[in-house]
Amino acid sequence: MLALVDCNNFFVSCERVFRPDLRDKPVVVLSGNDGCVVARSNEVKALGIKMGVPFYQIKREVEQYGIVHFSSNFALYGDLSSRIMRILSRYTDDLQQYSIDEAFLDLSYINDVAEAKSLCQRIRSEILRGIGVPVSIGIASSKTLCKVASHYAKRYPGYHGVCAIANEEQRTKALRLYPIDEVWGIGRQSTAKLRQAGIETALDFVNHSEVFAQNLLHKPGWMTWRELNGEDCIDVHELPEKQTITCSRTFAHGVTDRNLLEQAMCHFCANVAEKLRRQHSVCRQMIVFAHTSRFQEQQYIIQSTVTFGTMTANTQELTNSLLQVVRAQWRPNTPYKRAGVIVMGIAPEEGVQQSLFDTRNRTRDKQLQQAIDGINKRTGKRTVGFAPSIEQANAAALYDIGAKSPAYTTRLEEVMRLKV
DNA sequence: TCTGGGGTCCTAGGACCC
DNA sequence: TCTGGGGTCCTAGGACCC
Repeated sequence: MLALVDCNNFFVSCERVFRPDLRDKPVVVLSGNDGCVVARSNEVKALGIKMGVPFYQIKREVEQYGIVHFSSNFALYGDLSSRIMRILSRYTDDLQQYSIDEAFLDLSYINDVAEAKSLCQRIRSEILRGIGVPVSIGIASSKTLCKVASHYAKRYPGYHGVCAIANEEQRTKALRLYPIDEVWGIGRQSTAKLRQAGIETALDFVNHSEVFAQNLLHKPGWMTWRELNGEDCIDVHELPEKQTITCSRTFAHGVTDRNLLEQAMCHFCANVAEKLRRQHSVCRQMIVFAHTSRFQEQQYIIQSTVTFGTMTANTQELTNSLLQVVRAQWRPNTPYKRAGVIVMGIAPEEGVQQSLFDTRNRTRDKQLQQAIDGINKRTGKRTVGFAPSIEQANAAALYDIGAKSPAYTTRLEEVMRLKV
């Protein structure tokens, strides 16, 4: 028996924790530069506003219905998420976090469904009381069926947030009412193929043979078919080490100033290097890119993959390579709209093979890096940094973060004040 | 005018090996 | 005219997820 705990409208719910006045109001949370809608309250969903629409396209509805909007505040969402995960870990030995707002719990130590349901009700009210975020829970024998169950838990108040698919009759009924395009793992392309074959619901799909699923959708779709039939075969293993780490941003306006672009990109570099060090890893390669708007016909791209002779997580080394790329490929009067850094070929830092032709003093690099990390840990992020890392004044020039809520739970200066 | 960010897995095809 | 068979590894691109 597995359970999926899924936070309802997560980013919106996080904002509402500190803004209870918005509990019944239509609320959206936006992506970077207030570009797209990335989270919607139920009131907004009811208005037919879709996930991912550009914000400017719904200006009329915003005015008409008084929709409240927030710029995204990942410091807040990340912190509330880890508090929720900490609660969940008390209820199982095997917690598999799947995303910032979802986790699977192995409940195989429980033997009957009624008991599982009442446990999940307890989990739900503990999170609601302790954190303030409403969650829905689906119970079933496979992860995909848990997803289906949590979908019903979310939509029908009668379930009080917990729904189980525990026998054949419940499974058939649940799948009959479930549109194929909403199945976890079935995206746009697969939906088109399945519709072509006359499949409209999840039940239509499982009623076809295993071989059919395998031939039409190959391995991923075949796994989904088995999952819908109750077999737990998709592994959501917790990857302690990421295979790639990205930091990229779209700028509010095209950047033509080389210094400004370099500052922003050095900041990305420092970010990925910090993440690497936090998981005690080093990388073999780094992709550096910057390009003009993808919505313009004329596009210009800076892109290069740097390979390090000796694997590294050193901010200075990454930054030097980045600057070389940008300076070699930068073109004047070109409005760069989006830029980023990706590191790959990630491995544990122990036992790094040093290159025969290495010219750096690795021991000193490491000591310096540790000293800097130590200072920043004590006195705040980026108190000390390398090279042209971005200054506060320039962040305003690059990004639009007008409607961001305070970092209520992670910055002392932004903690909520109460009048006595 | 305005259009996000960060990931994973699978597959086909090329390069290369004996 | 005709040109093997069996592998591995890497990479780019597609599909999907939240």
